Amino acid sequence: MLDIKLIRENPGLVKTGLTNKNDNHRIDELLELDKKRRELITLGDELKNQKNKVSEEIPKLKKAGTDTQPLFEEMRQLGEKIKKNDDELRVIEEEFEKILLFTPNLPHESVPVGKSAEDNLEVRRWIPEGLNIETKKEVLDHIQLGKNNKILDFDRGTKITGSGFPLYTGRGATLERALISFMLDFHIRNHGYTEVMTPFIVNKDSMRGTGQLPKMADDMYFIERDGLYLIPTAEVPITNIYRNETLEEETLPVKFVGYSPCFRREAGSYGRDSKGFLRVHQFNKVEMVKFVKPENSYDELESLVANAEAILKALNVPYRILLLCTGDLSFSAAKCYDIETWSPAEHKWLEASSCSNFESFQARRANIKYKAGGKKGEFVHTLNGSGLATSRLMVSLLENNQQPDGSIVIPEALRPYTGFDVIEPNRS
RNA sequence: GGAAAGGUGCCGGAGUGGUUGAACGGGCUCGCCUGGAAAGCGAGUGUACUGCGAAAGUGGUACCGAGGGUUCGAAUCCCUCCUUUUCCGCCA
Repeated sequence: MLDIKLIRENPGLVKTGLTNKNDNHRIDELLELDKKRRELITLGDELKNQKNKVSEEIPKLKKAGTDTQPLFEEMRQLGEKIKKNDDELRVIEEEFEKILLFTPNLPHESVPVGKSAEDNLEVRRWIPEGLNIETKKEVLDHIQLGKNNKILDFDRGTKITGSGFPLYTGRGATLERALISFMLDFHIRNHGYTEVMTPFIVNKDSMRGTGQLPKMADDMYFIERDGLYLIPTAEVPITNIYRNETLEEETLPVKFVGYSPCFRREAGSYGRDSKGFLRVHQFNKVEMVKFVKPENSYDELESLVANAEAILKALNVPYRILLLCTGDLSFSAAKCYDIETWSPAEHKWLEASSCSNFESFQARRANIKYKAGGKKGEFVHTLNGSGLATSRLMVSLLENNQQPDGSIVIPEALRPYTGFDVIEPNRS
């Protein structure tokens, strides 16, 4: 949520930022409602003040034996006026609130202005020594590899649930579990994160806190009976750990890492990239979340990206880093780097991580503050990044490590976790 | 799922319709005292919105789990929901 004071004081700046984010903003409408809202608040407060004053007098008058009946009548009328005013205010505030909740975050000044993904900026790439991704090689894709090695069974996943719900079997399931454990341990031991294991189903307040609601409601699985949502990312429960709380300054930065399955309906994208792992409704992800002081948040974003990169280097997976342009930024983000891993079979880059700084956008929605000594509380800045999503990572991992004989070599770093160093066809 | 009892400020804990933003105690902050400290004494100690002000500040409104209602007036009465504890049932 944007600060209404900022919008009031710099409407031009806000509008430009939103336009760059491809948002059809309603700032003028919002400001008008804000004005009306404040008028009604002032009027209502005056009426209530009058009411309180008289209420205070009544017991005194009663004691003095004065007849208070005429006052009661007057007060009843005043009460009706107040009610009418409050009703009017409620309508205005609901609309005001709604527009504000649908208004995305502003892009940071360091974000390149652009319309779409094509305007994203590649800031660096890392290719393992000896690997050449330019020349197209004849390789099997992850679906074929999964089948041949009996480690991925998309057909049966579809039977069990529906398309986009993968089934891992044998060494495939073990590899998936190993990846998750490896990544968690890596961040805990090398990057100073504290592990959390959260609920995977959350309430509306949590979804609103991180910005999924109200705008992205259609993209989420909703349990009608309980009014609860399946999480699309661990960002939601982890960030909401501190919803409605004030942290002590010296505890910052707080760095959490947690595993969760992620559930996404992917409404409106049927048929696009639908093959195998490229776009699924359920996948696994290790997520990093930070709560930091505002003045540090952009340094923290850089280190967040570096933390995710370290995993890929350790696994010897080729990747590149994109700085998203204003038009491709997500709703809540002020600045975001995507990490894409290389798929030789698709001969293209696949998004495996998104690392974002939300500044105070989520903190304001979720009411997360920090306090220094006796000073007034301020909103923290929140960040999060995948470190990483296993599905797309698995594609790169399998395809890049396949051998001419059809087997797949497990990267050195993962072997303590898998307990085997190769996956071969004809064994389960 | 059934039954009962609770949810008050940083913490403990009063308060069952009328100067209660909230007694009392603890904590914390500042001051006095001291060579220093403890003890003691004095003062202060929430958040949000909104008006005025350049600011310090100051006026108002709201907030005693959340949301409604009754009343001239609600922390106090009524309704709904959430949550905690205990007991019963069920169960990994």
